Amino acid sequence: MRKLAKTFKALSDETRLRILNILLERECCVCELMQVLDLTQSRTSRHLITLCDAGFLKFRRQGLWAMYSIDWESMDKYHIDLAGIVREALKDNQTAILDRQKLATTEKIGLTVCSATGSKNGCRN
Amino acid sequence: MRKLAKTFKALSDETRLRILNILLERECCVCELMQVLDLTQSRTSRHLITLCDAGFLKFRRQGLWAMYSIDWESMDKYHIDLAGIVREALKDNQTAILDRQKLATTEKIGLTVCSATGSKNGCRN
DNA sequence: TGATTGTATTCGTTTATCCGCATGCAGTAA
DNA sequence: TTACTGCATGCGGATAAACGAATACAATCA
Repeated sequence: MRKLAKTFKALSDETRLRILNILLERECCVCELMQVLDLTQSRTSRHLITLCDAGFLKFRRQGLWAMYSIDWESMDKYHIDLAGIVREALKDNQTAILDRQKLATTEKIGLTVCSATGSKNGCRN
Repeated sequence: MRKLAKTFKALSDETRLRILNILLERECCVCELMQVLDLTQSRTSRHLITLCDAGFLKFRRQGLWAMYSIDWESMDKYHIDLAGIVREALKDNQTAILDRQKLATTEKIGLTVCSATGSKNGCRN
C-alpha cells in the first residue's frame, strides 16, 4: 500500500510529469532535461532520483553523463499502465507539446554548445 | 498538466487509497468509513473531499448522511483507468483485504450501534 | 598531477500536507 | 423552538516536499 502511494506521489508533481513526458520520447542526460525544461541542475537531478526510486526510470553512466530513461524492462504491470496513462493524458497537453518540440530542436544543438554559451539555464555558466 | 498532477496527488496518500478501496466495494457514508478504517471524523471528511475535488467521487445527501461513491459516470478515461489500477493493485494487498472484510461485518452492525456504544473511533462518544 | 565538466548531495528556507481539536452548520425529530 | 446527529471547516502544530545556492564527488582530459 505504501509502495502504491509512493508510486502515485512520484507522479503528483508537474515538473516530474514534464520530465516523464520527455523521457517517453527518448533517453536523456540531466543536462538535456535542464535545457529543455528550463530547470536548475539540482532540481532536475532530484526529480530524476525521485522517479528512479519510484521505479519508473533507470540510469546508466556514459562517460560524464548520467543517462536516464524509462525502465520498461523492470517496471511491473501498473507502472507500465501508469506510464501509458501519463503519455495519453499529455498527448494533447499544450505544455507537453511545447516541451517535446523543444526537445526536438535541442537534439540538434547538443551539449557542448550548452556549456560553451554560458546559458543561464544550463550546465554551469 | 496541473490537473493531472492533482489527480495523482489525490492517490498519493495511503489513507485515501484505503478509502477508495472501500468505496470500490460500495457507496458509504462518512460514519461507516470512520468505523471501517478506524479514522477520526475530520480526517475522514477531508480525505473524502480531496478525492471529490480530484474527480474520483460523487456525493449525495440522504437525510443526515453524506453518501460518497465512485463517480463512474462523470470520470474521464484516465480517471477510470486509474481507479482500475488501484483496484487491481489492492486486490492482493493485506491491509486492503482486511479493510474489505471489516466493511462486510460493519454492514451488519450499522450506524445506530456506532453512536450508541460510544466507540472511541466513531461518531462522537 | 591539476583543471574541467556533468551530476549528486548538503544546507537552510519556504511552502504544502496531514492531523487532532474545537467549533459551526445542516437536517431531523421531539 | 430546542436538542440531537452527521458532517464540514477553521485553527494551530508537526512533518514532509520543493527549491536555490553552494559544495562535494566522479569521470575525463591536458
